[in-house]
Amino acid sequence: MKKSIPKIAESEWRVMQVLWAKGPQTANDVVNALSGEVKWKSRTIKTLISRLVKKGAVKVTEEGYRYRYSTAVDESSCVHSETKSFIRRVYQGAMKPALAAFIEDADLSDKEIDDIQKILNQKRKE
Amino acid sequence: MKKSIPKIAESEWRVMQVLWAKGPQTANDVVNALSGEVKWKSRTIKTLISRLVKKGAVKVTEEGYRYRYSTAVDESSCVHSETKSFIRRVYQGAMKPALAAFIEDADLSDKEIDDIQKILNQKRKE
DNA sequence: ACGAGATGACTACAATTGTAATATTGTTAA
DNA sequence: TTAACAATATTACAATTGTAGTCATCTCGT
Repeated sequence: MKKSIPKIAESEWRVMQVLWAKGPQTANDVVNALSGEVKWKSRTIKTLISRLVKKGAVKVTEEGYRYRYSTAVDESSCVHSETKSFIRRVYQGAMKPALAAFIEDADLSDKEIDDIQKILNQKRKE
Repeated sequence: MKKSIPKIAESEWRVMQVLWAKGPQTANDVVNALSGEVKWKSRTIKTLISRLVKKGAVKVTEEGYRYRYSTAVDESSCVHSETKSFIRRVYQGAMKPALAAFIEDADLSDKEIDDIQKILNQKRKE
């Protein structure tokens, strides 16, 4: 039984990505990881973390007098769920037109195109 | 010079889609088109239309004592802009992984796969 | 043992969104 | 011409989001 994926807001995604990428860490680690990338005050990032905790997307472990944060939901599930909702919203659920539009739009190297062709062939064989 | 695309919220997309699909129409036409699909009160739909007008996504023409609404922004530009922001948010801008994930996930017929292969080949030749 | 600094908790506040209700005004059928 | 109705305009209100500030507390160096 899959746990339900909480809705993650735009800015919260940045935080989740740091946590997914680098495993459990303190609020400050997250702040550092994001500094340079975004212009948020550290307070803002702390707020985002708290909200994610409240939503159940992030869990905390006490460690001495500070907390260590880690994700409580799986990256691929979140990506998956966001993707589905995006396709439903913008393409009314029609996968193929969505893909076609993406590809038209994408700036892909020949090698990337090869890779994708391979994935497609794989798909066909099933 | 492209006009900037206003940010369209989830529910507003439904309204825009009706307007794109069926051209200029009255508020009531939109309500009818959406009834059955969504459970919103007609008031709600009117509100959504007004907001879209305020955002500049929809324009009005007076017609007698009522209005006729039509889109002021192009569907493909909106789709495009949403798609870009989605990929940035969820895939950190990396198109290829995004495509790969989409394809893994999609339920495509062999014919659809063919079509996409063709698009890819096209892309390669450029 | 105590004060400075780090950390987390609580609070703030406007904009956007979802979801409408009420008020006003124009139209038209009788 | 007036009452009923239809259409738009104005207002409502809570949840979420972006973006922090302030308050309380814990810890660690001196």
